[in-house]
Amino acid sequence: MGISPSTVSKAMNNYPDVGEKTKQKVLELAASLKFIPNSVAQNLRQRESKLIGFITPNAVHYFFSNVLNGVIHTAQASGYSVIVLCSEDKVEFEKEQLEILINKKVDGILLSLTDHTTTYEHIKKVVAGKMPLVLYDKISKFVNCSKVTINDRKIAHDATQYLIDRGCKRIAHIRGALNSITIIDRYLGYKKALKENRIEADESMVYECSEPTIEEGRRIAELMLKDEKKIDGVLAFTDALAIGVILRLNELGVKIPEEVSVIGFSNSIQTRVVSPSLTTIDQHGFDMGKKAVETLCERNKGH
Amino acid sequence: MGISPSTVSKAMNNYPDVGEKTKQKVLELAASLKFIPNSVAQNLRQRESKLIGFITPNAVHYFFSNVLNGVIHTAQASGYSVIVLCSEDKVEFEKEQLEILINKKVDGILLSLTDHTTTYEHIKKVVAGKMPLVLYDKISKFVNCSKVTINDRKIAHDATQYLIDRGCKRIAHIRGALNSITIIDRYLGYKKALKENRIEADESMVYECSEPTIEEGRRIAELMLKDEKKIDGVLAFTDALAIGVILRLNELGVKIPEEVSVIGFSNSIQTRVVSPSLTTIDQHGFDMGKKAVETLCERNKGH
DNA sequence: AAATTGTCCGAAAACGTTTTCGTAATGAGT
DNA sequence: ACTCATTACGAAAACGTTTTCGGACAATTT
Repeated sequence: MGISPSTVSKAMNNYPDVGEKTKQKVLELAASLKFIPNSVAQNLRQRESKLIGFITPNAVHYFFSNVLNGVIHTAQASGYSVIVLCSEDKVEFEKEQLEILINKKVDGILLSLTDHTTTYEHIKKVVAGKMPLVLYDKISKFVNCSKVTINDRKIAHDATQYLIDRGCKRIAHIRGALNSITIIDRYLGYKKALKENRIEADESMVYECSEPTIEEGRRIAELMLKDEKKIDGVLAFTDALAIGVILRLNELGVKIPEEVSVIGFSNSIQTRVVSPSLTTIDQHGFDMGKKAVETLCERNKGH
Repeated sequence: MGISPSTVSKAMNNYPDVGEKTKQKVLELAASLKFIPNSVAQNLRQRESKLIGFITPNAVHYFFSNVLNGVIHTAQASGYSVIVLCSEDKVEFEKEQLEILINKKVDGILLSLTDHTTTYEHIKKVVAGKMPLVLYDKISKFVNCSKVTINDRKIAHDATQYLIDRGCKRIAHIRGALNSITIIDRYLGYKKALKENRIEADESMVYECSEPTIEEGRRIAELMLKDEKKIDGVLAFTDALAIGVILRLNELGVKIPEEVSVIGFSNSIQTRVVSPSLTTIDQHGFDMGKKAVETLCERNKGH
């Protein structure tokens, strides 16, 4: 067409050294021919694929769906596409899929570890290979890379605030023994929200469970009624506890959520549980995905 | 290293015209150097990317999560990776994302239409461009391509069988008026399962609702008790109906699922609802994803 | 011994871009 | 008129493979 491929390329990427008239001509012709550049060739030449790899231990899972949602939205806004893989919580799959992603020349990998990942050689190899890696949710301190995790304190705070906004004044908390950072953080978030709203923290309304099960939830629900604390809101440490509370209160004639609002956590260990009266916080999954992509892109920009 | 790139390529793809000794040498060296072929270059040369595009209207959704799960598992087994995009039920996003996938030179696209997709020009353009396309779940007869949809009859049949396997003998069905193919199919699946298990179909145990809402579920639950049919299982047309039934029965002192088992459909319109006593069928989402990929691969094989 | 066949390997083109570099054409300054 | 700078374009190499084709060498046949 009288114009060389190099000039066309420059016109489409608005290089400085191309005349205004020829640039217009090229763009017009490209539009009229519905020309779409072959991104495979582009990637080969520019040594980047504009692809991000995302590995989750479980694809059918409310929390991870939210993370994925945050990831693909943020990625698309930055011009990236996302390849999704599922390790099914198996270490061999995790290894295999890391290989696949490296082979596909993705620009970065987002990984949530398997529950059974105990050795980290395959992960370290990825990092050593200069592949940008961000661990999210299920992370390990043994791997030297960026990490994104849940902010338990904030989540508990938000959940408590949610109950307060719905009109709850006397909010109980069910937690485990204070021996894990997660339990402590959620407890602190709960207390912080109460304080911010000038609600007196009544320690007798904090119940400690032996394990986070439905049965324990039922047991504690009975305790609550017996204590006659006029509780109108419950923040349970896990969804299972929340379910137990709801079930037992229901059986004992307490209307949910008219008389008592119950909220449980949807953490990464357990699938979200929904009932008409049980709400879980889900914004954090999206935010985590978003944060993970941002972390990756930042690293890539800084070369 | 004394061996030309062409011979190396042939050795790794076991071409017939390469000597046994040299082949071994190449493979050994490749392994020791941890050589990973650049799949971008491979794709450029072979004119295929081994990528499948997957567009869903909603990423956070129990049913679609299951479809996605089926897709990525089946795809990986066939050597494909999956790029996931979410149209958020917006037509503009649908168009934009189809462009992205075509630009990325994916080998095929799986698409579930937006609820607001009324013109099909952008879809037809994809098909006309020789891009393999499979519509799943939300399809349109106006587009000439392969399609994969839910088999409502089978799902209702499986759900009913599930109740029977759990010991239910007197199973009620809640459906809407018989004016949609979906409602009819589910009704027929229910009857077929009863017949197969030699359970007499009692039409007085088939309740018709005015709309598929929680309120209607509550109303019908009361009817069921008043009718004194000794119902021990309920197959509700939608999840909302099932929830209403569960709630009202619970309030009226009926134990779920000890005395009555309730099962609702998780179709693509509504997110799955889980409560300790409500089970939904989820195998079908996975199967649909699997089927969609198989349909795509078949088409690709046949040239 | 010449001709034919078969086996194994390498040279080179190809995939579709981007990017570096050289150079022709134009204009401005002495 | 001559030099110099600037602008605008094209030639060609590069990215890392695959694949076609031809040739070297050895083995078999006439």
